[in-house]
Amino acid sequence: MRHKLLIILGPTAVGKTDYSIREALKYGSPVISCDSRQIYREMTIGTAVPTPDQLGAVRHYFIHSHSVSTLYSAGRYETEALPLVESLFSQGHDTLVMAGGSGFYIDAFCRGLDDFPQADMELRESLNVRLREEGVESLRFELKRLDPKSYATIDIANGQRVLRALEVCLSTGRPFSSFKTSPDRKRSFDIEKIGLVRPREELYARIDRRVLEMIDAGLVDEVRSLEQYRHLPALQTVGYKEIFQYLDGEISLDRAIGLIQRNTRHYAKRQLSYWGRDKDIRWMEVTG
RNA sequence: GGUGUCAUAGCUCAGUUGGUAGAGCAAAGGACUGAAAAUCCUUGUGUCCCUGGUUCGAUUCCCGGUGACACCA
Repeated sequence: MRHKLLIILGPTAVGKTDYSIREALKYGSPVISCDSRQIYREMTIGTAVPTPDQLGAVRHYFIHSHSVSTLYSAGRYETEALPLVESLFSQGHDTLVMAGGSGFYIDAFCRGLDDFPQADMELRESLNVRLREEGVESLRFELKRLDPKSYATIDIANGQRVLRALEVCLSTGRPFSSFKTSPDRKRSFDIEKIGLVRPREELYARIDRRVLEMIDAGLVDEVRSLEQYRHLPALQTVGYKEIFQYLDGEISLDRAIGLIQRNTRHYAKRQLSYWGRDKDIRWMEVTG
């Protein structure tokens, strides 16, 4: 019989951690986390990683496993998580539990990404400078020339997307679109996705409460300790950006808290929107 | 008690020289191939506080009421 990977997903603060630990205990499985921020070992409070008790109850992978100074990505997650899952299955697990809120990472894992060459950080930086100083139009214009197909299909209002496409064109000498073959790679195991949901109001109330708990737990000190990393992508994170603004004296602590709550709500909505088109997800309302 | 100002979207307010109204924020919807907790796009009908009057027509002007605020007693 084929092995089964159970993926527990859902918006932030819906209750994935508790649920996934219960499922993991049921199947004698570890929890393979799929969270683009909990992966960083320097971030704890603001990313709501499982508590020490929870981490002690079940073995977790991809929690605090990498440093914020490594440039992590969905592609890298695919290349690291897939061998791990295959090896765990070969060690005798029938069912494994994966849990997380990073939809793009989950897709990268389930379906695979195309093979793009390694990104050139210097090139990206110089393109970022151009994006800031000259605006998207400049990058867009060049992309239109180098890769009309991408220009016609990607969101050209989105500077980050245009930059990425252009970066691949420039560093490889080939159009970005020529790498996209949508492999939809086959996996050697079955995948079952369970999406946890709650009534919107309840979810938002949980978010608001959790942000206050993070503050009580010392979020401000945690953010202060990460000052040296604040320019890194890992720190472009709800809960950290706003506290940096507070520490800079730009906004009050109350204002920062309010912004974190709002931005987390926006984030939860984006997650729900991302999964909206995934017909493989079985949605389950949780309560309590 | 008196006088004045105000009452418009969930909030803060703008506006209609009388022809039933629009910004910011909040909120909602969406996109997504190595930054994804990132990045980007779209969406504004609401007893214009209530009653009555003037008017072809009142959210707008007038009388009265209610509430809030300010000042005077």
